[in-house]
Amino acid sequence: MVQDSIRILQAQGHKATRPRKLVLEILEEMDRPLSPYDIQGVLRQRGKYLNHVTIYRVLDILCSLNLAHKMLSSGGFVRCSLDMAEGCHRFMVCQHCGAIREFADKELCQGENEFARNFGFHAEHHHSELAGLCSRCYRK
Amino acid sequence: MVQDSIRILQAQGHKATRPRKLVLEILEEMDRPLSPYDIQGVLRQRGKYLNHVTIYRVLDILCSLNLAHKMLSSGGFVRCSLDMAEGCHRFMVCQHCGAIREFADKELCQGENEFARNFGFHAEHHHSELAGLCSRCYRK
DNA sequence: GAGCTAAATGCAACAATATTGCATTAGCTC
DNA sequence: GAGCTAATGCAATATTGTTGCATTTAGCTC
Ligand SMILES: [Mn+2]
Ligand SMILES: [Mn+2]
Ligand SMILES: [Zn+2]
Ligand SMILES: [Zn+2]
Repeated sequence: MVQDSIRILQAQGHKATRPRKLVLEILEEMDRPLSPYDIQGVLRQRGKYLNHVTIYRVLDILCSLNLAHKMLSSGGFVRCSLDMAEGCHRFMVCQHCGAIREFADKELCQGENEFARNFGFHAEHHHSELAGLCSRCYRK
Repeated sequence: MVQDSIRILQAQGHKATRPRKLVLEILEEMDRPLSPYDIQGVLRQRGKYLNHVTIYRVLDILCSLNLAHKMLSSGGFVRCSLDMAEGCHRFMVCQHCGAIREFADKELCQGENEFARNFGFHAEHHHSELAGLCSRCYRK
């Protein structure tokens, strides 16, 4: 829910502004990776306006609080669908329909961390995207 | 070695051209993620010139053959330091010095695949980047 | 080595994405 | 509601990525 995210924003000392609510609404509603300009376009269609710089800045904050994530393969942004503090968040990306599914698994993180440790590398967080086919697209 | 990559290119029906050799040389030598424009800049310093479109096209081919990879977090390109067909390639990225270390682990891939399968998702390949500190930077 | 041809390059123009500084506006606290 | 500070909008600019087309060149044939 957008309201929850807004509360988290405020708890961190950020203001509950119109642009922030609008961006959160769009991300929640569209449910696929959107670029800042995509978001601006959707809003424009609805007769609302936000400067793209503002959208970038909103997304920066949302990502810093893990309320949204930047998909690295596409550059688009999605709303986080998991609880914060569930460890690092991973994504399944359907190559056919573009659908995103977020998941988390502590064992995977642990496995990666251990592997890295053997190289003397101390991992702080992970970003992982699986490309493939979602169940619906696979059936074809 | 650059020569090895060139041979692979030719085996796939691509020509061994000057731009391709130059890009491979720079990637090998610099050993950190470089954007196409970075590569152009390094070459320019050495009195050589490549159009940026050419560099993009060379990198496209190298990536399609897994001779290079695009780092998703930074957008830069690195030369692949592993054998092809060793499974999917993962990266440790030092947040302090920017160093990249590539690795592969079949068990991690398998773990991710199984996890995804439980959601009905059929993964084809993975892209994974671990952010943290390399051994050298960690010691400080 | 000269000639041929498909592949690759360079160029120009453009599109998309991202950042900065500064004047103005609007949440929030009191 | 007034005041203060964070946030927004705007303008300008930087960076990154793409397309179509004319020209060049690598690799092949002779
Ligand atoms: Mn998340
Ligand atoms: Mn590799
Ligand atoms: Zn799908
Ligand atoms: Zn380091």
